[in-house]
Order: sequence, then C-alpha cells, then structure tokens
Amino acid sequence: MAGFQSLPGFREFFPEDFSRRQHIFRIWRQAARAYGFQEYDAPVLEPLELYKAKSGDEIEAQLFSFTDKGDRDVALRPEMTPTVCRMVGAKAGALKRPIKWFSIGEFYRYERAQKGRLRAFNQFNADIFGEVGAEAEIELIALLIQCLAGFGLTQDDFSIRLSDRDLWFFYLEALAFDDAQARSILTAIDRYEKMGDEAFKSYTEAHGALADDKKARVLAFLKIRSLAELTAALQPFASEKLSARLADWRKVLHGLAAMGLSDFVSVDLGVVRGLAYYTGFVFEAFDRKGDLRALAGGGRYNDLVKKIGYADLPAVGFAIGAVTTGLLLEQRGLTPTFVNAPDIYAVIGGEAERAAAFADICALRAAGWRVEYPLKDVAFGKQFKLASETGAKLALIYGGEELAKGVVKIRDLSDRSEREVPRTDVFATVRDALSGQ
RNA sequence: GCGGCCAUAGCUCAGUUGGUUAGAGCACAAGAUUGUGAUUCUUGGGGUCGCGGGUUCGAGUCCCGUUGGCCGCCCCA
Repeated sequence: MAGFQSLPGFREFFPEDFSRRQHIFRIWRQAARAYGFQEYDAPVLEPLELYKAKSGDEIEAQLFSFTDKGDRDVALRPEMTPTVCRMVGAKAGALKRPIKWFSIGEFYRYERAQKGRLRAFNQFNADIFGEVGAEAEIELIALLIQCLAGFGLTQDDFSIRLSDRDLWFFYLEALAFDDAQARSILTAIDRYEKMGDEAFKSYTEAHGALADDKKARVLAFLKIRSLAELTAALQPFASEKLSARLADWRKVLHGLAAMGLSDFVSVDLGVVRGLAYYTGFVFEAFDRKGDLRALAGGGRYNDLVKKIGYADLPAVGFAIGAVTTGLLLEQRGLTPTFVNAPDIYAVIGGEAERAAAFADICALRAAGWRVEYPLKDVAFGKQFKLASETGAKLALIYGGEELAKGVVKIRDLSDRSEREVPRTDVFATVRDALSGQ
C-alpha cells in the first residue's frame, strides 16, 4: 500500500460518492430557492477569535486550529453561524429585510471520527435576519421539513422537535435558579435523554445538591410534549411576558398546521441544544427510528450579531448535515442510482472517418448533448459493445461505407433500429430523436 | 483526550499446529470476433500481506510499537 493516505476524518469523493453528495446538495438548493433564500459563500479559514468570542475557550479543543505562517491564530470553520453573522452585520444597513440567506459548505472539527461524524463534513445552513416575530421560525421550520421531504422522506421517517430556551429560563427563574444555575440545568437537560439522572452530576458538583422537589419540577417540564401541557405547567406564573410567549407558540404551531406540516412537528421540551447562543425557540430534526444522531438543528439567536460587534439584529437559523442525511437516505433506500450515461456514442471506422465524426461530435456537444467516442481506433464490434455499455441512447456510425454515400447511420440502442441520414441532417435528427424522451 | 474491535489485489474474502513462487470470485484490460451490443472461453495487468521492529532456520500467521479504519465515551456546531 504505497503512497499517501488522506488525513484522518477527511473523505475523498470518488465519482459515485460525489454524485450522491450532489443529489443531496441539489435537493437542499432547490428547497432553499423555492423558499426565497439567497445563496452565499464565505472563507473556510477564519480567525480563531471569531469562535472563542462566541463560545468560550472550551470550544477550542474541538476546533481545527493552528498558527499560520504570519503568526495568526486561525481555525477552519466549525460552523457557519459566526461567519454569516459577520457578513450580514457588516452590511446590515443596506440589506432589505427580512434577510433570508443559505449556504452549502464544508466544515471542520478536530476530534476522533465516529458514526455520522467526521473531521470534515458538509452542511446546509439557512438563516433569517431582521425578523423578531415567530413568522421567521415558521418559515425556517417549513424549509427544514422541505429539505428532508424533498428526498422522499415522510413524517414516518423524521420529525422536528420544537422547544424553547426562553421558556426554560423563565421557568427556571420562577423556580428560583440564578442564571449560572439555570445554564447548568439546561446542560443537564440536554444530556438527560441519553444519561438519565447521571446528567445532573455536573450541576450538583458546581452548585450543590438539587432539591428533590425542584428536580421533579424540572423533569416534569422536560417531559412536556404538547402545547396544552406547556400552558398548564406555566399557569401558576401567569404574566404579560408569558402570555405573549405562548401566543408565539400558537402562531408557530398554527402556521405550520396551515401549511399541512403538523405531522412533522412535535412539541418536546427535552430539546435545549448545547450551544449557549440560542435565545428562544430551538428545534432539532430526528430520525424517527432514533438510531442516528440529529439530522439538523437550529434556533433563534437574537444576541449573536451584536455580540460579535455589529448592529442589534435578531436572527434564527438551522443547519443540516450531509453525513447523517446520507446515512438516513441509504437506510430508507432513497439513494439515487448512479447514472453516467452519455446521450450519444459515436462509432468511428478509422482515422479518415474520425475527422468527419469530430465535426458532428463537436457541434452536438456545443448544443449540450453528452457525446462520447473511442479516443483510439477500436474494432467495430468492440465499439458497439462499448456504446451499449455506456448506456447511450443513440449510436452515430461513421464508417467508410456511410461517408462514401454522404450519410451517417443512426442506431437506436434501445430497440436496435437503424436508419441512414444525410450528414447535413444529423444534428436535426438527433435533436428530434432525443427531445422526445 | 480515553476505550473496544479490525487491517491480505480496485472490491468481498480464503490462506491449515509458523514451512516452496500468497490464492479465489467480482471488477478492469486484451484476444477468440477486420461492420453491429448477449452468453461463453482464453489470456493478462495488478500485492514490499498497512508501516516499523522483535522472536525463529523460516513470519501473511506469534509478540511489541505505530499509522489508518470502524464503533463507543467526552463533546456536539
């Protein structure tokens, strides 16, 4: 096994893998455009500070970071959100609101690879800036659903779990947790589904024992699975702010219901998202069978643009990963078959015929048809075999006999019928034969 | 950063208690077949058995290390 290997966790995309990835990108792009989002792109390498400022030092361990030749501390981007905040922030005054942007890019993290996670991975990101209202959540959650349903996935395959960090903070404050304690509780909630009671360990280590009655109320809130339960749980704390928040909830759920998307969405207060920058609604897309990690995640982050030094611009966004999406599609048999067929295969008799064939081949290609021919002289019989193997629809036969008569023989490779047409008619005949399909 | 399993041809794998020149199927290429696609047959290319060291008369096989892969933990954007 001589030579070089790719770096750990980095994937190579051979043509077949690449076409699968392209299929995923195509569906995402199609969905984003249908929803009126504009595509953008940005640098892959960013100043390390951009991420430290946002997420704190502990995130640095996960970053693919290093010092460049100019002594700058840099990091390969682990996510798009800080970058897009900077871009939007820099031109906030000139951009028409709401700002609806999306991108598809490669991201990096420095850690051991495992199922559904690599050091380099592709993500779709969509964000709406400049809209404080829950209408933005409706728009984004609907887009997220389309980004998955576009592959043929249904409500039996995935669901969106909707939660609310704002209500969590409200509730925890009402239970007399201070801000640091509340954040620690949210961390525990994020892990609770996986770890059970063990999840509260870091809380008790930092803030002392958690009283049984408080813990019970936290767990009760975590298990809320409907708007009715949520409303009931918050009943004792009625306030103007709370009723406005619950009105937002109704707006989101009713809006998605009106789009016919209710079956894709469930209320689930057990979701809080790990990232500290989320401020309101948060949501995740999950495989219904539950054996894959989250397909997508997002939420509202109203403070982030300001935090990195720009205007006070509300925002909500999400990201979908290509790796997990690809795994799910494969499990459900929704991976498209790899096709690599030309439209036309030119069978060429020899060097003399090659010149005539080249003229037609080049003209057909210029018109957009995909045309192939043997680069070197190959026996006729072999060429027909090759033509068939490529999956081409038509074979154009440039033999000595045909050219002597001023014609080209056109063979339909699917039904094996043949006819001769004058060379001047080749283009029109091919066009008619192929456009009918 | 930590732990478990694994590594033989492009792919899937076989390889006996350590013993001659490491094999098969698939794939790829050439020919049988100098103007018509199947099937079949023949032939061929392709391996420092992941890499390094050790034990041994002798290592694909046993031991140590290392790199890489898969899976899990941590973390999750």
